[in-house]
Amino acid sequence: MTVTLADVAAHAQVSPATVSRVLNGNYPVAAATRERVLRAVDELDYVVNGPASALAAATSDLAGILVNDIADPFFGIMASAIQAEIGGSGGRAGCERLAVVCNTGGSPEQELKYLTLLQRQRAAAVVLTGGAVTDAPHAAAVAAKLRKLTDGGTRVVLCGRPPVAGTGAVTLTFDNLGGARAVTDHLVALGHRRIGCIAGPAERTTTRHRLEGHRLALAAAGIEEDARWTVHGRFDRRSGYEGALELLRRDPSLTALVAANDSVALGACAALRDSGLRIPDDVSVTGFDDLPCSIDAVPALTTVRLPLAEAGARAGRLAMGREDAPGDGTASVRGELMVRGSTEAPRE
Amino acid sequence: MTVTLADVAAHAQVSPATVSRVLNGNYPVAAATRERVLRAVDELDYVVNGPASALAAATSDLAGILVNDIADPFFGIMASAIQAEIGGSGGRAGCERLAVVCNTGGSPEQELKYLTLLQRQRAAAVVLTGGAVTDAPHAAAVAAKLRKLTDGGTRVVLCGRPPVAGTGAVTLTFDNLGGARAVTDHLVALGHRRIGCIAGPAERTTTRHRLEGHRLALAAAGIEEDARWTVHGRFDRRSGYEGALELLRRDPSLTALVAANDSVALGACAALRDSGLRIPDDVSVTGFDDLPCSIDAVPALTTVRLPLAEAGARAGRLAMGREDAPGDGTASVRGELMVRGSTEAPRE
DNA sequence: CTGTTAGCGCCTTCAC
DNA sequence: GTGAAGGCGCTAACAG
Repeated sequence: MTVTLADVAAHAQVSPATVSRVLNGNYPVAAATRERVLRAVDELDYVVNGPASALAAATSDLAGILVNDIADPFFGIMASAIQAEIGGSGGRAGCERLAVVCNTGGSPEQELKYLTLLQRQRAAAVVLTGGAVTDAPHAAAVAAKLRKLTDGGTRVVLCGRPPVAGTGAVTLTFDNLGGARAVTDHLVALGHRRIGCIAGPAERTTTRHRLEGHRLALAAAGIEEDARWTVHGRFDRRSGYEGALELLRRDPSLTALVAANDSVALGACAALRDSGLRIPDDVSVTGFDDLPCSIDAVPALTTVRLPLAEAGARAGRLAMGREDAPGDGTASVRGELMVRGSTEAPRE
Repeated sequence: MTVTLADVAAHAQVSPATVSRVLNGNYPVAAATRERVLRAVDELDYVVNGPASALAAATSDLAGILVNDIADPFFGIMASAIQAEIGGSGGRAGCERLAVVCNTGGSPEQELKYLTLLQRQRAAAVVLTGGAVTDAPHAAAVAAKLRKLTDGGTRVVLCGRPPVAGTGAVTLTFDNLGGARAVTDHLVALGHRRIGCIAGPAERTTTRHRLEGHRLALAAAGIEEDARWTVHGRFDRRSGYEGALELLRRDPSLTALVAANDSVALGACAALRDSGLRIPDDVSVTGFDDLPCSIDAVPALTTVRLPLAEAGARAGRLAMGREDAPGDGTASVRGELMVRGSTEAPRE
């Protein structure tokens, strides 16, 4: 039936052990023998049995990347960079890693499920991307699972989420607070005093930190926040549309809208347009992340650029052990304010 | 060290076989025994060794989804739907499949590499999404690989690409030709006669079929195509920007631009705006796919809606054997013309 | 219903 | 530099 290593050995007239050695390249083998084996592999069209070798070697060549929403380019861009770095280790045909992305859909249960599945596969590395859920029991469950993974020899990297103490996970966190602070500082500097905020899901760290940055900026400017000025939603366009409508219903005098991310901001823009309001003349709008679509908005979105691809690449290298972890295991990645056409001083 | 099935058996005072049986649920076990085993699993915090069970059972619970560009929502949406259908088979904790997406970056070599990796893992199913490369040697290599996969018991599904004869792969192809035909028919009906086309990469089936549909529409209208009216690029915004500029340089009298997809169309819109041209007053623009972003364009994009999520879900079910394949193994998925603000009759 | 017995295909000491 | 032998952890017939 299916060709095994023993078949190759017979064909090449060597022992199975020798075939194994040339395939794994971790051992000296005479050049002539190697040639013969390689030829046999080719002729028989042999493909290693992954599970068998993983079992025997107690390690697998699988690496998992967890994302909250694979249809969102925010994650796609990171995942792409991570995968390129992990899978692209141009080596011999036998040495590649299977870098693989798993979509949790933002669900804590799915996240845990995938971590278990990856643990079961004895994955060599796991990268968790994007904001975490702050719900205490779940956070504890994830922390416990991460600890077990690292204990089992799996390298764990957190990319774009806060560090989790005591897990042995290397972390690249995004400076969401600083970025959000910069955005609102910018609006305040333009003269805005009544700023609505369309925040993300209340239970996610990303939302919390961005909201906190926003509030710090308001406080620094001596602006007292009105409870009506904040709504929560998801990280999608629709939430932006509905959020903008709701905020303007609550307080039509708002002169600016700070959105949880670019998709939300685009939704908000659509709502403003549909309400007959002009951007930025009537209302300024800001996004976050600087995804490709933010530049196609009319007017282009003022936002915070997060170096997603760079961060992903670095996370990938960390996961492969090809780059040393920062001293304390955690590094912060800063965003950069991109001022574009969607913000302007409020009218008189 | 790490807990094994034997440990659980000892703890529960049953044989390893029994533990295996309750974990896999494919065999009758007394309720009391099952309880005992489950408790032991819990107390010992046991996690199945995936490679070992895959080896013994000669099947794995891994399913792969290949995409050309994970940062492109076109693939993200499909992958999300596929993964939900494959991974979400809410069963007991032991029965889930690891649905996993692999990003080929559109590279034929990567595609083959991932297929080999998946073959090595003895994947239960593989779904290939998006257009294929028409390059003959590569197409043959992929066909051969697919045949080997199906021979080895892996279920193979093609989603959004043409069928590959003799491989045993079930296919869901997109009616790119029909969709493109409808778009250009629409423009022609509006009165356009000089229509530029920003096509995708020349070597991909998606590009070919869309181009063919476009040309059929032109031919049907008795419009003789000018060779200057077509440029090729990638499926991204930038290609759209540059393509639009190039086409207008070649022939400033064009009154409409047909783009390879929505991203390309958005890029073209940006180029037109930057050139001081109004959409659709000066130039009409059309996209393809109807991604979420297409509705945020100003004006909203006339495009062809492809039911990506539905197609993905169906592909996922086919991959799981939860839905019967169409009679001849191939089904065509049609797109729907969405007429929006970006197209209009040309000015006098 | 449950225990026993063989492997699944490969890696890895150990000898030669 | 190469072969021989044991075992990785689990499943799948068999018996009972």
